[in-house]
Amino acid sequence: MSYAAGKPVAEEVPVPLQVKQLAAECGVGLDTVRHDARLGLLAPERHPGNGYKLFDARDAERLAFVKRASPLGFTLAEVKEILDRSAAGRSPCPMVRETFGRRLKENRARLERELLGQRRMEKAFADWQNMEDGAPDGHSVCRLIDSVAIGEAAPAKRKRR
Amino acid sequence: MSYAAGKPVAEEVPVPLQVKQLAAECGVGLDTVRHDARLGLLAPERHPGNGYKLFDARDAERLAFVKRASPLGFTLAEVKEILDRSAAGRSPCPMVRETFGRRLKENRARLERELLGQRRMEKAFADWQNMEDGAPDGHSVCRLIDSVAIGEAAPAKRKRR
DNA sequence: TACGACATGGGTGTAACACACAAGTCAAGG
DNA sequence: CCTTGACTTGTGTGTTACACCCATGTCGTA
Repeated sequence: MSYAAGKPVAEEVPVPLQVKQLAAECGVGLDTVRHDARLGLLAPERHPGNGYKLFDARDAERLAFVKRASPLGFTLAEVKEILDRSAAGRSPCPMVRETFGRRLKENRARLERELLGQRRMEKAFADWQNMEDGAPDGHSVCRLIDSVAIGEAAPAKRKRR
Repeated sequence: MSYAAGKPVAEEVPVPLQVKQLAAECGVGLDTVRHDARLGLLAPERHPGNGYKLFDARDAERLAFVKRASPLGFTLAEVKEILDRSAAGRSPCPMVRETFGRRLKENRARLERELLGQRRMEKAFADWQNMEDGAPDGHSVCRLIDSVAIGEAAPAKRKRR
């Protein structure tokens, strides 16, 4: 608990990680690590002799952040921007705030749309358990498909996007 | 309102749609229509003379279904399977039921994960409005990023996927 | 007949990897 | 010392669901 436990925390040598180790650490594939490195999201040192990538704890943090941000609709390019600015010390936060806010909004909208669709499909699926399989009658593609179609506002004419 | 309004609904000639019209009808891009047609999701007739694709109302239904299914995690290949089987009249429903059920489950799990992440990000974003921008101190990438990281179980060692 | 607006196929680009390649590097064992 | 196996390197292709651009061909109207 106290920092007086053993020796004066003798210079915590930061053992560098290789690709496979970092990947394992963060629960991602090898290619993901290499890919992120290629895009500059990770900028590992290089072993002078053999050119091997040498990652440190900060790379692990960065990768972890990427892993959280990317399924939320942030592109790797955006994440790179964020991380780069912050690493450069040029107060990244205003920019980050902006991007973050925008993306969060978009993403919430997307999630809500998808959730709506999901619920509709689930309902149709449940209702559908009560129908016999019934050979399609040539008009309806399949009763399930029909039942999914029901419950939507008449498509009429949508525009854009 | 009544079907006795005008004439006896004289043989509703099914005017075929061209690419652009179908696209407009369903609110998608031209390339989407062409793409789906190439993959066999849509199998339009062809004008004998000029080879133009001629879509009908059933193509429109199919496309509409694709549009509902694909954002829910169904691949176009799966949707094609479903539609093809159903069109072939070989009671598609057992297979559809199976695929549908599986995909719905997977998709619900995904949506829930994403929603969790979304909420975490939103919370962090809200909290973060109260922090000053503060130049990063070299350790933390950015306070926001830190705050997003907080609230997660210690990463320790995850495996797989 | 010439025009613009449509169509055709084909090709390339995108995101975020996954998979496969030949080749180099390293620690351990016979 | 040399081979073996597990690692690394870069490069290259495949994937999904399109978007964009291209040269060409066709259609209806002025």
